[in-house]
Amino acid sequence: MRVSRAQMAENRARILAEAGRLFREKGFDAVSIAEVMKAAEMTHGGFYGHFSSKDDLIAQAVTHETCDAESDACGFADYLQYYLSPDHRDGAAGGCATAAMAPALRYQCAEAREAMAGGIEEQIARVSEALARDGKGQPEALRREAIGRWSAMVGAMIMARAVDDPALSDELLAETRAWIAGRAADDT
Amino acid sequence: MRVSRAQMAENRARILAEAGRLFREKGFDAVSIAEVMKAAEMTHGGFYGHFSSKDDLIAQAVTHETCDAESDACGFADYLQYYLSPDHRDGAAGGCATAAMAPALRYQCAEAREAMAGGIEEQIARVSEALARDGKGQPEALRREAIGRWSAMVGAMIMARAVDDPALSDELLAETRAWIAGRAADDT
DNA sequence: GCGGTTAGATGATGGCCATCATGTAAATTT
DNA sequence: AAATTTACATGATGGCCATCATCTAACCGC
Repeated sequence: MRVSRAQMAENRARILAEAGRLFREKGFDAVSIAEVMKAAEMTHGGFYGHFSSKDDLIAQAVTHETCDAESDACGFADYLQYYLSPDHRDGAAGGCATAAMAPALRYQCAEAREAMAGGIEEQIARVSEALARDGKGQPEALRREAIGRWSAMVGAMIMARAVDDPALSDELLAETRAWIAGRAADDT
Repeated sequence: MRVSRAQMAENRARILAEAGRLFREKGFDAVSIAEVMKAAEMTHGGFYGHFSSKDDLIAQAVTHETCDAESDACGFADYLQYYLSPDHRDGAAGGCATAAMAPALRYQCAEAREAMAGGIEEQIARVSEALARDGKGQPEALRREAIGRWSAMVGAMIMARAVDDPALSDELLAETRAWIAGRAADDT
Protein backbone atom coordinates (compact mmCIF):
# COMPACT_ATOMS: atom_id res chain seq x y z
CA MET A 1 0.00 0.00 0.00
CA ARG A 2 1.24 3.42 -0.88
CA VAL A 3 1.59 6.26 1.61
CA SER A 4 1.53 10.04 1.35
CA ARG A 5 4.71 12.02 0.83
CA ALA A 6 4.53 13.45 4.34
CA GLN A 7 3.84 10.03 5.77
CA MET A 8 6.82 8.59 3.95
CA ALA A 9 9.15 11.28 5.28
CA GLU A 10 7.80 10.63 8.74
CA ASN A 11 8.34 6.90 8.34
CA ARG A 12 11.90 7.45 7.24
CA ALA A 13 12.56 9.71 10.20
CA ARG A 14 11.11 7.09 12.53
CA ILE A 15 13.38 4.42 11.06
CA LEU A 16 16.41 6.63 11.64
CA ALA A 17 15.37 7.52 15.16
CA GLU A 18 14.66 3.94 16.17
CA ALA A 19 17.86 2.74 14.52
CA GLY A 20 19.82 5.34 16.45
CA ARG A 21 18.24 4.32 19.70
CA LEU A 22 18.71 0.59 19.11
CA PHE A 23 22.26 0.99 17.84
CA ARG A 24 23.25 2.93 20.92
CA GLU A 25 21.58 0.41 23.17
CA LYS A 26 22.68 -2.88 21.60
CA GLY A 27 25.37 -2.12 19.03
CA PHE A 28 25.26 -2.30 15.25
CA ASP A 29 25.72 -6.04 14.93
CA ALA A 30 23.13 -7.06 17.46
CA VAL A 31 20.36 -5.09 15.77
CA SER A 32 18.78 -6.52 12.63
CA ILE A 33 17.02 -4.60 9.90
CA ALA A 34 13.82 -6.40 10.82
CA GLU A 35 14.16 -5.26 14.43
CA VAL A 36 14.64 -1.65 13.42
CA MET A 37 11.66 -1.77 11.09
CA LYS A 38 9.52 -3.43 13.73
CA ALA A 39 10.44 -0.70 16.21
CA ALA A 40 9.41 1.80 13.53
CA GLU A 41 6.12 -0.10 13.20
CA MET A 42 6.70 -1.46 9.72
CA THR A 43 7.77 -4.74 8.19
CA HIS A 44 11.28 -5.43 7.02
CA GLY A 45 10.42 -5.33 3.33
CA GLY A 46 10.01 -1.59 3.05
CA PHE A 47 13.48 -0.92 4.34
CA TYR A 48 15.26 -0.92 0.99
CA GLY A 49 12.97 1.78 -0.30
CA HIS A 50 14.56 4.15 2.19
CA PHE A 51 18.14 2.91 2.47
CA SER A 52 20.38 1.04 0.12
CA SER A 53 21.90 -1.27 2.73
CA LYS A 54 22.49 -1.70 6.42
CA ASP A 55 25.80 0.11 6.04
CA ASP A 56 23.91 3.02 4.55
CA LEU A 57 21.53 3.05 7.49
CA ILE A 58 24.42 2.96 9.94
CA ALA A 59 26.15 5.88 8.24
CA GLN A 60 22.98 7.95 8.17
CA ALA A 61 22.09 7.03 11.73
CA VAL A 62 25.52 8.16 12.93
CA THR A 63 25.10 11.44 11.09
CA HIS A 64 21.62 11.87 12.51
CA GLU A 65 22.61 11.08 16.07
CA THR A 66 25.78 13.14 16.22
CA CYS A 67 24.22 16.20 14.62
CA ASP A 68 21.66 16.04 17.36
CA ALA A 69 23.25 18.97 19.21
CA GLU A 70 21.53 18.94 22.55
CA SER A 71 23.91 21.22 24.34
CA ASP A 72 21.51 23.38 26.28
CA ALA A 73 24.15 26.07 26.44
CA CYS A 74 24.88 25.09 30.01
CA GLY A 75 28.27 25.44 31.65
CA PHE A 76 30.86 22.70 31.55
CA ALA A 77 30.48 21.75 35.19
CA ASP A 78 26.81 20.87 34.75
CA TYR A 79 27.52 18.92 31.62
CA LEU A 80 30.31 16.97 33.30
CA GLN A 81 28.09 16.21 36.27
CA TYR A 82 25.40 14.75 34.05
CA TYR A 83 27.76 13.00 31.66
CA LEU A 84 29.70 10.98 34.19
CA SER A 85 26.64 9.97 36.19
CA PRO A 86 25.37 6.43 36.82
CA ASP A 87 22.11 7.42 35.14
CA HIS A 88 23.89 8.23 31.91
CA ARG A 89 25.94 5.06 32.18
CA ASP A 90 22.78 2.97 32.56
CA GLY A 91 20.87 4.81 29.86
CA ALA A 92 22.99 4.34 26.78
CA ALA A 93 19.91 4.15 24.54
CA GLY A 94 19.17 7.81 25.24
CA GLY A 95 22.68 8.96 26.00
CA CYS A 96 25.79 10.24 24.27
CA ALA A 97 26.21 8.92 20.76
CA THR A 98 29.99 9.08 20.85
CA ALA A 99 30.39 6.93 23.92
CA ALA A 100 27.82 4.47 22.63
CA MET A 101 28.80 4.19 18.98
CA ALA A 102 32.36 5.41 18.43
CA PRO A 103 34.05 2.16 19.48
CA ALA A 104 32.13 0.07 16.97
CA LEU A 105 32.75 2.52 14.14
CA ARG A 106 36.24 1.15 13.94
CA TYR A 107 34.76 -1.73 11.96
CA GLN A 108 32.31 0.24 9.84
CA CYS A 109 32.39 1.67 6.36
CA ALA A 110 34.10 4.92 5.44
CA GLU A 111 30.87 6.92 5.24
CA ALA A 112 29.95 6.09 8.80
CA ARG A 113 33.47 6.85 10.02
CA GLU A 114 33.41 10.18 8.28
CA ALA A 115 30.12 10.98 9.96
CA MET A 116 31.68 10.13 13.31
CA ALA A 117 34.59 12.46 12.56
CA GLY A 118 32.11 15.25 11.98
CA GLY A 119 30.27 14.41 15.17
CA ILE A 120 33.43 14.46 17.25
CA GLU A 121 34.49 17.74 15.68
CA GLU A 122 31.14 19.26 16.68
CA GLN A 123 31.42 17.86 20.15
CA ILE A 124 34.85 19.41 20.59
CA ALA A 125 33.32 22.71 19.54
CA ARG A 126 30.48 22.32 22.03
CA VAL A 127 32.82 21.55 24.91
CA SER A 128 35.00 24.46 23.91
CA GLU A 129 32.00 26.76 24.01
CA ALA A 130 30.94 25.49 27.41
CA LEU A 131 34.47 26.07 28.72
CA ALA A 132 34.53 29.52 27.20
CA ARG A 133 31.24 30.39 28.87
CA ASP A 134 32.78 29.42 32.19
CA GLY A 135 35.81 31.53 31.36
CA LYS A 136 38.06 28.50 31.85
CA GLY A 137 41.34 28.33 30.07
CA GLN A 138 43.10 30.71 27.75
CA PRO A 139 41.34 31.01 24.40
CA GLU A 140 44.34 29.65 22.50
CA ALA A 141 44.45 26.50 24.64
CA LEU A 142 40.71 25.98 24.57
CA ARG A 143 40.73 23.28 21.90
CA ARG A 144 43.36 21.20 23.66
CA GLU A 145 41.49 21.57 26.90
CA ALA A 146 38.27 20.43 25.21
CA ILE A 147 39.89 17.43 23.53
CA GLY A 148 41.59 16.28 26.71
CA ARG A 149 38.50 16.55 28.85
CA TRP A 150 36.28 14.99 26.24
CA SER A 151 38.66 12.04 25.89
CA ALA A 152 38.61 11.44 29.62
CA MET A 153 34.81 11.61 29.72
CA VAL A 154 34.34 9.17 26.86
CA GLY A 155 36.99 6.79 28.15
CA ALA A 156 35.58 6.73 31.66
CA MET A 157 32.05 6.11 30.39
CA ILE A 158 33.13 3.26 28.14
CA MET A 159 35.07 1.55 30.90
CA ALA A 160 32.28 2.11 33.41
CA ARG A 161 29.90 0.35 31.04
CA ALA A 162 32.30 -2.50 30.36
CA VAL A 163 32.82 -3.81 33.86
CA ASP A 164 30.56 -6.01 35.94
CA ASP A 165 31.54 -4.50 39.25
CA PRO A 166 29.26 -1.71 40.46
CA ALA A 167 31.78 -0.30 42.90
CA LEU A 168 34.54 -0.04 40.31
CA SER A 169 32.13 1.33 37.74
CA ASP A 170 30.90 4.05 40.06
CA GLU A 171 34.46 4.81 41.10
CA LEU A 172 35.63 5.25 37.51
CA LEU A 173 32.89 7.82 36.96
CA ALA A 174 33.29 9.67 40.23
CA GLU A 175 37.08 9.79 40.21
CA THR A 176 37.33 10.89 36.61
CA ARG A 177 34.74 13.59 37.34
CA ALA A 178 36.69 14.75 40.36
CA TRP A 179 39.96 14.59 38.45
CA ILE A 180 38.67 16.77 35.64
CA ALA A 181 37.03 19.17 38.09
CA GLY A 182 40.30 19.35 40.01
CA ARG A 183 42.08 20.32 36.84
CA ALA A 184 39.42 22.98 36.25
CA ALA A 185 40.39 24.59 39.53
CA ASP A 186 44.05 24.80 38.55
CA ASP A 187 44.07 27.17 35.61
CA THR A 188 41.75 29.99 36.47
CA MET B 1 43.68 -38.14 16.25
CA ARG B 2 44.81 -37.83 19.77
CA VAL B 3 47.69 -35.60 20.92
CA SER B 4 50.05 -35.58 23.87
CA ARG B 5 49.16 -33.76 27.05
CA ALA B 6 51.82 -31.16 26.44
CA GLN B 7 50.69 -30.74 22.85
CA MET B 8 47.12 -30.25 24.01
CA ALA B 9 48.09 -27.59 26.50
CA GLU B 10 50.08 -25.88 23.80
CA ASN B 11 47.15 -26.07 21.40
CA ARG B 12 44.86 -24.56 23.97
CA ALA B 13 47.31 -21.75 24.62
CA ARG B 14 47.54 -21.10 20.90
CA ILE B 15 43.77 -20.91 20.59
CA LEU B 16 43.64 -18.36 23.40
CA ALA B 17 46.48 -16.31 21.96
CA GLU B 18 45.05 -16.24 18.46
CA ALA B 19 41.58 -15.47 19.79
CA GLY B 20 42.97 -12.57 21.77
CA ARG B 21 44.76 -11.19 18.77
CA LEU B 22 41.78 -11.60 16.43
CA PHE B 23 39.31 -10.22 18.94
CA ARG B 24 41.41 -7.11 19.44
CA GLU B 25 41.81 -6.66 15.73
CA LYS B 26 38.28 -7.35 14.50
CA GLY B 27 35.98 -7.49 17.51
CA PHE B 28 34.18 -10.43 19.07
CA ASP B 29 31.30 -10.62 16.60
CA ALA B 30 33.38 -10.47 13.46
CA VAL B 31 35.54 -13.42 14.45
CA SER B 32 34.10 -16.91 14.11
CA ILE B 33 35.15 -20.00 16.02
CA ALA B 34 36.32 -21.50 12.75
CA GLU B 35 38.54 -18.47 12.09
CA VAL B 36 40.14 -18.69 15.50
CA MET B 37 40.78 -22.40 15.10
CA LYS B 38 42.17 -21.92 11.65
CA ALA B 39 44.56 -19.27 12.98
CA ALA B 40 45.58 -21.79 15.63
CA GLU B 41 46.15 -24.29 12.82
CA MET B 42 43.32 -26.64 13.66
CA THR B 43 39.83 -27.31 12.39
CA HIS B 44 36.73 -25.93 14.03
CA GLY B 45 35.59 -29.27 15.43
CA GLY B 46 38.11 -29.53 18.21
CA PHE B 47 37.09 -26.25 19.74
CA TYR B 48 34.48 -27.60 22.12
CA GLY B 49 36.99 -29.92 23.67
CA HIS B 50 38.75 -26.85 25.05
CA PHE B 51 35.95 -24.39 25.65
CA SER B 52 32.28 -24.81 26.39
CA SER B 53 31.08 -22.01 24.11
CA LYS B 54 32.16 -18.86 22.33
CA ASP B 55 31.16 -16.86 25.40
CA ASP B 56 33.49 -19.04 27.43
CA LEU B 57 36.32 -18.37 24.98
CA ILE B 58 35.66 -14.63 25.13
CA ALA B 59 35.73 -14.60 28.91
CA GLN B 60 38.96 -16.58 29.03
CA ALA B 61 40.54 -14.53 26.28
CA VAL B 62 39.77 -11.33 28.16
CA THR B 63 41.31 -12.77 31.30
CA HIS B 64 44.34 -13.94 29.36
CA GLU B 65 44.87 -10.65 27.57
CA THR B 66 44.37 -8.33 30.50
CA CYS B 67 46.57 -10.34 32.82
CA ASP B 68 49.28 -9.91 30.25
CA ALA B 69 51.09 -7.30 32.31
CA GLU B 70 53.63 -5.87 29.96
CA SER B 71 54.53 -2.85 32.00
CA ASP B 72 58.28 -2.80 31.58
CA ALA B 73 58.52 -0.77 34.75
CA CYS B 74 59.08 2.35 32.69
CA GLY B 75 58.01 5.79 33.79
CA PHE B 76 54.62 7.22 32.96
CA ALA B 77 55.91 9.66 30.37
CA ASP B 78 57.35 6.90 28.20
CA TYR B 79 54.20 4.84 28.51
CA LEU B 80 52.03 7.80 27.56
CA GLN B 81 54.23 8.55 24.57
CA TYR B 82 53.87 5.01 23.27
CA TYR B 83 50.22 4.62 24.15
CA LEU B 84 48.90 7.66 22.34
CA SER B 85 51.01 7.11 19.22
CA PRO B 86 49.75 6.52 15.68
CA ASP B 87 51.59 3.19 15.71
CA HIS B 88 49.56 1.96 18.64
CA ARG B 89 46.38 3.29 17.06
CA ASP B 90 47.08 1.37 13.87
CA GLY B 91 48.19 -1.79 15.61
CA ALA B 92 45.19 -2.76 17.67
CA ALA B 93 45.89 -6.46 17.16
CA GLY B 94 49.03 -6.18 19.25
CA GLY B 95 48.03 -3.22 21.39
CA CYS B 96 46.20 -2.41 24.59
CA ALA B 97 43.46 -4.90 25.40
CA THR B 98 41.33 -2.37 27.24
CA ALA B 99 41.10 0.08 24.36
CA ALA B 100 40.44 -2.74 21.92
CA MET B 101 37.99 -4.87 23.85
CA ALA B 102 36.40 -2.91 26.68
CA PRO B 103 33.75 -1.21 24.53
CA ALA B 104 32.38 -4.50 23.22
CA LEU B 105 32.30 -6.07 26.66
CA ARG B 106 29.20 -4.05 27.34
CA TYR B 107 27.31 -6.70 25.39
CA GLN B 108 29.10 -9.75 26.74
CA CYS B 109 28.38 -12.24 29.48
CA ALA B 110 29.03 -11.61 33.16
CA GLU B 111 32.18 -13.72 33.28
CA ALA B 112 33.85 -11.67 30.56
CA ARG B 113 32.79 -8.42 32.18
CA GLU B 114 34.19 -9.57 35.49
CA ALA B 115 37.48 -10.38 33.78
CA MET B 116 37.53 -6.89 32.32
CA ALA B 117 36.95 -5.40 35.75
CA GLY B 118 39.99 -7.27 36.99
CA GLY B 119 42.03 -6.09 34.03
CA ILE B 120 41.12 -2.46 34.57
CA GLU B 121 41.88 -2.75 38.24
CA GLU B 122 45.35 -4.07 37.39
CA GLN B 123 45.88 -1.35 34.85
CA ILE B 124 45.03 1.32 37.40
CA ALA B 125 47.61 -0.25 39.68
CA ARG B 126 50.20 -0.25 36.90
CA VAL B 127 49.62 3.41 36.06
CA SER B 128 49.74 4.28 39.76
CA GLU B 129 53.09 2.56 40.05
CA ALA B 130 54.46 4.35 37.03
CA LEU B 131 53.34 7.68 38.47
CA ALA B 132 54.84 6.81 41.81
CA ARG B 133 58.17 5.99 40.18
CA ASP B 134 58.11 9.42 38.62
CA GLY B 135 57.27 10.90 42.00
CA LYS B 136 54.21 12.53 40.51
CA GLY B 137 51.28 13.36 42.69
CA GLN B 138 50.72 12.91 46.39
CA PRO B 139 50.40 9.26 47.36
CA GLU B 140 46.84 9.67 48.60
CA ALA B 141 45.70 11.13 45.29
CA LEU B 142 47.58 8.60 43.20
CA ARG B 143 44.60 6.40 42.42
CA ARG B 144 42.48 9.30 41.25
CA GLU B 145 45.34 10.55 39.14
CA ALA B 146 45.76 7.11 37.59
CA ILE B 147 42.05 6.69 36.85
CA GLY B 148 41.74 10.11 35.29
CA ARG B 149 44.77 9.75 33.06
CA TRP B 150 43.88 6.22 32.09
CA SER B 151 40.36 7.31 31.13
CA ALA B 152 41.72 10.04 28.91
CA MET B 153 44.17 7.67 27.24
CA VAL B 154 41.53 5.04 26.52
CA GLY B 155 38.98 7.58 25.33
CA ALA B 156 41.41 9.29 23.00
CA MET B 157 42.55 5.99 21.50
CA ILE B 158 39.01 4.80 20.89
CA MET B 159 38.00 8.03 19.20
CA ALA B 160 41.21 8.16 17.17
CA ARG B 161 40.39 4.68 15.86
CA ALA B 162 36.78 5.56 15.13
CA VAL B 163 37.24 8.44 12.74
CA ASP B 164 38.11 8.40 9.07
CA ASP B 165 40.04 11.64 9.13
CA PRO B 166 43.80 11.24 9.63
CA ALA B 167 44.32 14.84 10.70
CA LEU B 168 41.63 14.71 13.37
CA SER B 169 42.77 11.28 14.48
CA ASP B 170 46.36 12.42 14.91
CA GLU B 171 45.21 15.56 16.64
CA LEU B 172 43.12 13.64 19.17
CA LEU B 173 46.19 11.62 20.12
CA ALA B 174 48.67 14.49 20.18
CA GLU B 175 46.46 16.95 22.03
CA THR B 176 45.37 14.46 24.65
CA ARG B 177 49.00 13.53 25.15
CA ALA B 178 49.98 17.15 25.53
CA TRP B 179 47.03 17.81 27.79
CA ILE B 180 47.92 14.99 30.16
CA ALA B 181 51.60 15.95 30.08
CA GLY B 182 50.62 19.54 30.80
CA ARG B 183 48.74 18.40 33.83
CA ALA B 184 51.78 16.42 34.90
CA ALA B 185 53.74 19.65 35.05
CA ASP B 186 51.22 21.30 37.35
CA ASP B 187 51.42 19.21 40.48
CA THR B 188 55.04 18.60 41.23
C1' DG C 1 52.72 -53.38 23.50
C1' DC C 2 47.69 -53.47 24.36
C1' DG C 3 43.26 -51.44 25.06
C1' DG C 4 40.61 -47.96 26.69
C1' DT C 5 40.53 -43.10 26.45
C1' DT C 6 40.26 -38.89 24.06
C1' DA C 7 41.95 -34.73 20.96
C1' DG C 8 40.92 -33.33 17.07
C1' DA C 9 38.75 -33.99 12.13
C1' DT C 10 34.66 -34.29 9.29
C1' DG C 11 30.35 -33.29 8.31
C1' DA C 12 25.62 -32.27 9.59
C1' DT C 13 21.85 -29.11 11.56
C1' DG C 14 19.18 -25.34 12.59
C1' DG C 15 18.81 -20.56 13.18
C1' DC C 16 19.43 -15.92 12.00
C1' DC C 17 20.00 -12.34 8.82
C1' DA C 18 20.77 -9.18 4.70
C1' DT C 19 18.99 -8.71 0.48
C1' DC C 20 15.80 -9.09 -3.25
C1' DA C 21 11.44 -10.43 -6.32
C1' DT C 22 6.97 -9.82 -6.56
C1' DG C 23 2.39 -8.36 -5.20
C1' DT C 24 -1.00 -4.74 -3.88
C1' DA C 25 -3.33 -0.86 -2.74
C1' DA C 26 -3.20 3.82 -2.07
C1' DA C 27 -1.59 8.42 -3.54
C1' DT C 28 -0.41 11.44 -7.38
C1' DT C 29 -0.94 13.20 -11.80
C1' DT C 30 -3.37 14.81 -15.57
C1' DA D 1 -11.80 9.80 -12.26
C1' DA D 2 -8.62 7.00 -14.94
C1' DA D 3 -3.91 6.01 -15.42
C1' DT D 4 0.32 5.72 -13.39
C1' DT D 5 3.40 5.50 -9.96
C1' DT D 6 5.30 3.71 -5.76
C1' DA D 7 5.62 2.67 -0.46
C1' DC D 8 5.19 -1.00 1.92
C1' DA D 9 3.96 -6.09 2.76
C1' DT D 10 4.84 -10.91 1.92
C1' DG D 11 7.65 -14.42 1.15
C1' DA D 12 11.76 -16.41 -0.87
C1' DT D 13 16.99 -17.17 -1.13
C1' DG D 14 21.55 -17.87 0.03
C1' DG D 15 25.15 -17.37 3.21
C1' DC D 16 27.26 -17.56 7.56
C1' DC D 17 27.82 -19.36 12.01
C1' DA D 18 27.50 -21.76 16.67
C1' DT D 19 26.92 -26.07 18.17
C1' DC D 20 26.84 -31.01 18.12
C1' DA D 21 27.20 -36.24 16.52
C1' DT D 22 30.18 -39.19 14.95
C1' DC D 23 34.54 -40.97 13.51
C1' DT D 24 39.44 -42.05 13.84
C1' DA D 25 43.87 -42.53 15.23
C1' DA D 26 47.23 -41.71 18.51
C1' DC D 27 48.58 -41.25 23.48
C1' DC D 28 48.81 -43.18 28.29
C1' DG D 29 48.21 -46.37 31.99
C1' DC D 30 48.61 -51.04 32.74
